[in-house]
Amino acid sequence: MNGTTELLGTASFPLTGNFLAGRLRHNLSLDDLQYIEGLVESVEEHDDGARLLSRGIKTDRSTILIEGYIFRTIESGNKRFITGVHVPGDFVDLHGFALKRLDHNIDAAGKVKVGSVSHETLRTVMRDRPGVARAMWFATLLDAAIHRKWIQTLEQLDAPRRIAHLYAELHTRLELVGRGVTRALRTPFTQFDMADMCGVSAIHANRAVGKLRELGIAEIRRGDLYTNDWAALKRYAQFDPDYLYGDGPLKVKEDWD
Amino acid sequence: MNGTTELLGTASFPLTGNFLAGRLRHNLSLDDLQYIEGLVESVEEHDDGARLLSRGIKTDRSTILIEGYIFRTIESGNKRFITGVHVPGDFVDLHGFALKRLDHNIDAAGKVKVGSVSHETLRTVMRDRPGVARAMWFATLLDAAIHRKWIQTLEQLDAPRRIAHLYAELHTRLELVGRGVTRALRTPFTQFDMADMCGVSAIHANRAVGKLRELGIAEIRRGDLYTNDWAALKRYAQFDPDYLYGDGPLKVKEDWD
DNA sequence: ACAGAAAGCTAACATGCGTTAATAGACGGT
DNA sequence: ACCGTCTATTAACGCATGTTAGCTTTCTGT
Repeated sequence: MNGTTELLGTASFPLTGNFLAGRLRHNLSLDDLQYIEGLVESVEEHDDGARLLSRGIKTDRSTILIEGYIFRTIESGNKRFITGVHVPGDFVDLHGFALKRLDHNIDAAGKVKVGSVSHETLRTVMRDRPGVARAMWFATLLDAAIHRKWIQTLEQLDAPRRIAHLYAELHTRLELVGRGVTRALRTPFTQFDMADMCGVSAIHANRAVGKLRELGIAEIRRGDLYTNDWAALKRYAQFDPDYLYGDGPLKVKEDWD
Repeated sequence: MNGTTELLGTASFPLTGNFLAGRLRHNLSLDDLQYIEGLVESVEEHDDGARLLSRGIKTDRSTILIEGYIFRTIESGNKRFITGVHVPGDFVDLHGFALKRLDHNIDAAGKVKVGSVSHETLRTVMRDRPGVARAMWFATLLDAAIHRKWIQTLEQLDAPRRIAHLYAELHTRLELVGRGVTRALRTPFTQFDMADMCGVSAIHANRAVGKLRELGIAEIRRGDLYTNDWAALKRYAQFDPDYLYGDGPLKVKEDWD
């Protein structure tokens, strides 16, 4: 899908295929990637809605998402707020290693497969593999950059554009980890999930999905998005992939207004 | 103001007083703090609105805020979006060290005094002072936690509560770095700034400020907030300081709904 | 003290979004 | 195939917020 992931094209990993082509691919050698692969101590599967980690609980291991999607959620007054979503290859609670406890929950969105690495192991990595340590720091900084973009999206876009932006982001993130899709981007998201990610009511999320359909931008059915013009969708959502730190320099001028 | 910052109570630092009691205080010895203090290679002052760092530009140094406030901004279509604000003691672009270039701008909000540390120096720190390196990672993770809270705030609260939450957060963050205030929290923010931080129009920010005044929650005049009941303000804003990782365990149950 | 500029304030109207309610469709288990 | 449950959809109404316009107050420099 891109130059970096092709590195792993013919390598065969014992546990999980090429999921490590993901977030940590930056600045790492194949040797480093294989090293990380070896850190994964166990692989588990969880059902839709499973809470992998609860707010405030101390944990001694971190989780890599191998298959499926994961939400970061905050509960407040019987309502759920989703502050982030993860795709395969993401270290979903690497920050738990440094923070000890999280201020939010980690929930499975649909069925997921995850690997876990003990913090004890991570401490060894920090000491012995500065390149890997730096890549892990980078991964958490990328999370922060995505958070900032979500803040901007909430401040700037109306509901239909927020939903389009969400799928545009997922489309690009999946591409960056070698899981690009063409016409259909399949997710287990309900319209309730989209609403909680976009900060609107479920009814309004439904209106927004209807508007995307009406405009011919995209057809979203039970979380699966179908389009034959991703460029048009991304333009509509004012999507600019710079914040994902893919490759190449950032554009200084915006492409649209 | 709290036990950690009292550590520095009688120590006198050559450059800047006790600003290092700030974000990096966690898990650092006085010796470590003095070491970091020594890293600061130059101190500069900037006027209101000065752009300290531009999106997309490579930089070879990072900036610590010593006095004043700083915004992270994104410009899109003649509009400005503020995705974060910093208080003294914050390493405002530490992530530039690992990311090389930022996806947003760093702008002075009012007059500021900043110190800078070269990335070359930071590389030495990463190699020789693992405790300090980890504290720096922690600092960027705290930024991400604050971003998540802003996402939640945008998703959950109406305009008056968002503004109240903003000041509640600043009140607590200033307290955590030994700069707590009692009745008046002074900032250089205009209502345009508040609007850009809260994702509302300037006119609506004005309405929101009026509502806080009308409700007796707070009086905001030219950025300065006056109240004699911070607890009431924080309750109104549904403010829960857990996400700032001050001290003690996170509360698992929310206090309000 | 003065003038210009920046910031704050208010009103009127349009629109996005929340809420409630009610229905239809899709899925999973038996 | 059936049924219950979860999900999607639509309509009606009210509130929060955006927009435009105009005015007032406060700051700043001379």
